Amino acid sequence: MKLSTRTRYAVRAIIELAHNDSKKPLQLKIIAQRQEISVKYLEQLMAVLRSAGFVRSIRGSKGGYVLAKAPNQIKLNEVLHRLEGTVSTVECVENEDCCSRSADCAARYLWMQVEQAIEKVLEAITLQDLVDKANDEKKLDYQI
Amino acid sequence: MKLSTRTRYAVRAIIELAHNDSKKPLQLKIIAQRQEISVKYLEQLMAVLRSAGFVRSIRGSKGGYVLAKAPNQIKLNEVLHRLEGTVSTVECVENEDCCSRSADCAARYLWMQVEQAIEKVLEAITLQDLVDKANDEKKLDYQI
DNA sequence: ATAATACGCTACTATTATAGTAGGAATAAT
DNA sequence: ATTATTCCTACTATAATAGTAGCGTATTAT
Repeated sequence: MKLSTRTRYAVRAIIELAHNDSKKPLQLKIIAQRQEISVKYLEQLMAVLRSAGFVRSIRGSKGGYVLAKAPNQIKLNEVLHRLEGTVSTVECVENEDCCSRSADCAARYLWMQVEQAIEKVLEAITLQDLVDKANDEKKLDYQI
Repeated sequence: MKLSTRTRYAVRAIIELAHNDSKKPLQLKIIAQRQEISVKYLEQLMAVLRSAGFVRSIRGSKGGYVLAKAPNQIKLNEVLHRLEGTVSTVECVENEDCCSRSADCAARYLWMQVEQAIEKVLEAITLQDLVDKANDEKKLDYQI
């Protein structure tokens, strides 16, 4: 039940953007450096985030990316859905028709429970929450 | 965040065994037929379930497989852990060392929330629950 | 005993998905 | 004009997964 590298990278990238509260757009080059991701690969991932409306791009020199909405308006379930196509662990959870066996129904029930749990967690977390969390951690570090 | 076919098949197979309350062992051939899985492939998956102690095999003619414990003693998180190696969605959730970036910490926090939610659900479901669930569904069908 | 049945093991192969690369076009700032 | 950056499309390499194949071993029915 692994998340694809694709998704992990893209989430890290969008978190970088959420951290970048300056008005200036953040460049792929920078994100790629910080996150140790190939710029060219990241390009493709950002295209997904852009077409999904999470980020906005500014082309040309001094261009880059910014969030298209406030961090507290971007729920992680939305992001994950776009990146993964679906958060669904198995097909029949979304597509009821592929189930003609009795044992499957039990299995399907299982996967639905899992999926709902995932969905619930992701729905409750916004980018803002992740930014806050990171800031809290930093504060703790200082105190120690 | 897909489950592997491997895991889906194996779970379906072990559910079949849980349904098979007769004392006679259930043969791979039968499970494979019902679940539309290649016998040879299923063999490999059963080997995992066997070595993990979930099922017991009886060799020879009229042989087959039976659960090694009562269905209510087999939690789905245990099964999944064995099949998937880990239920972990990303590596750094289990292995803290791979995290040297600030945005990562936020990401890691996210993945941990997800993982804990999955774990919690799977821990609360036993094979018996799945059997009961399937029986309930059947009853409903009759009533309609 | 023998044949049939069914699991046990290991190695191989095909397919698919993923990750990553490459090159050039469009756009904006200076 | 030149430079810096995103945008787009196609290609490639790698790895994981799914599935096959064949022979070995244990057990039971007859």
